[in-house]
Amino acid sequence: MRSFQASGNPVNFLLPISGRRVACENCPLRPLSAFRDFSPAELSFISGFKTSEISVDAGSVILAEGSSSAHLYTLLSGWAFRFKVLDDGRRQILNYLLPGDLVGLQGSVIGEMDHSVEALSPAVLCVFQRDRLDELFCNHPGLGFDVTWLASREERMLDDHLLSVGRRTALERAAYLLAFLHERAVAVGLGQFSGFIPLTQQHVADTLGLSIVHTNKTLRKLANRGLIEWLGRSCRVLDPVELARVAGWDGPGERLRPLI
Amino acid sequence: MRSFQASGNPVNFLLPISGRRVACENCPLRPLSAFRDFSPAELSFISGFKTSEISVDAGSVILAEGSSSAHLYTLLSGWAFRFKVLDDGRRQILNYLLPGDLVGLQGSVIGEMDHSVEALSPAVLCVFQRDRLDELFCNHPGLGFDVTWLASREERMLDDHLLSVGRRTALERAAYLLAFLHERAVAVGLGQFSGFIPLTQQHVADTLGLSIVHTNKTLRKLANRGLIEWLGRSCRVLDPVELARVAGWDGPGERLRPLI
DNA sequence: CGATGAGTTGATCCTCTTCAAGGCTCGTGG
DNA sequence: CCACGAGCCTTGAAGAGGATCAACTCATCG
Repeated sequence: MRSFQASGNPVNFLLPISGRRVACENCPLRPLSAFRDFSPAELSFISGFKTSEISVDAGSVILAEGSSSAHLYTLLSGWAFRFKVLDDGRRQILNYLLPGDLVGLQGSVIGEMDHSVEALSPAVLCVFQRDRLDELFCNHPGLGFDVTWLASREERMLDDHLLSVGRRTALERAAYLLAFLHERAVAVGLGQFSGFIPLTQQHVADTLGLSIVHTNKTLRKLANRGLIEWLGRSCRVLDPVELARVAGWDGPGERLRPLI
Repeated sequence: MRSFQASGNPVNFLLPISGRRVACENCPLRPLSAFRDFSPAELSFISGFKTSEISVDAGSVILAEGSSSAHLYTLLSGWAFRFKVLDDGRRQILNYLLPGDLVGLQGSVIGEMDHSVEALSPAVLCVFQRDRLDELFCNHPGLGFDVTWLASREERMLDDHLLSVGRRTALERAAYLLAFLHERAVAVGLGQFSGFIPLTQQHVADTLGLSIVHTNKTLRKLANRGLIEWLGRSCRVLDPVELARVAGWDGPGERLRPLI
């Protein structure tokens, strides 16, 4: 038997604060080198596509499995994660969401969410009307292609995770995960500022398919080797190159990507 | 340590037999209840989009990791699977491909394949020109949306697999996999004909993240309970409902899907 | 025919789970 | 102010699920 413990905390509920609204033209993410440029027409469509913004606290459920939200989101700032749970509480984290990532695309395209999304840190999301997605595909085929591109990118990350959980050892898995998250954080400029990945060892355990105890011991090994540093509720990556080497991971080969 | 054995056989290479060509209008898959109807305009575009057909033997590599194929495929008949391997030969099967599934979309959209695809049985594929994908998005936004839909569907299946490999026990995993494959086969009419899923226990092991020995013992338990029957190089599912119950799996909730 | 691949089974070992306990920090309330 | 509980991290000990090693059967095939 494996980790039947009810992982995950009692969660807060969504707290839609419609605060200040950043115009897409001034989006702080857009200048980042990770994202491709858009035509003025595309940009203005996206700007109109966005209806509002919401801010959520760490631990808030942004989308719940089984719901069919009327919205599609883009994470503007903060960290979140996608997960599924079995009946008895076993939780599997599927992937992490960082600024620039679409949230809830599966639900928007197919109809109903089959996983949940929870904020890992305080986060801000751009809100889009799901039913205007058709319009996006019809009037801006380039953006339609971009949405497919982003879906393929997610698929690619899941392929990597599956390889990891299925075939890597505990140490390799942990090294892979932290190298992966570090890489993604750096790509969107989060690495520079804080250098901290905001998660608990329970999150790591539920991502790697390990028990919390073994996760702890495994992370300790990485820390003892000087590759990471663990600081209550967050992790600092000290040697991403060596982590990737331990994991036998090539890196994501990330290219310029679209931002919707 | 876990299964470092070099799993996977010496593989045949792609053998493009440009045999008879089925017109898309007469596609044998189209009448199946699993697939949605298309407008005449869409159908005629798809028909022109298709350049040829190829037939491959079981064990042929259809797409190799690292390559950037000029083609995108749809599986017309037969079974295939997507997989990745680590440097030392550990292999992880990511998902299975059945008739109607797109093959190589990731590569077509992002550029380079980061996984391989191998035929599990003799198979026939429809060949599309990758560089005409833009045209599809521009001239037939509905089809563009469909491509995104299919990408989301793949993502959803991967989510399920990840939950399985990460958090289910060996018995649950095996039960889930066979219920899943059975369900998919039935949906495209393969279940009726043969009722056999064409794979070896090594494939099952590489899908579930288990060793071949333990996979064998686990499958035996399912067989002893009368849920499946194993017959060299293939498996017959006897009780899909009970399998799903053992796995704690709800089923895919598959809806009408597009066929490109 | 040997050879090769697939499936099977038992014995042994070890990675990882489970159980248990204790420390640390922080927020809350007396 | 301190007491208290709740998370979170940590560590040791015991047990089990699954890996590894080894051997054997049974088909298929040149």
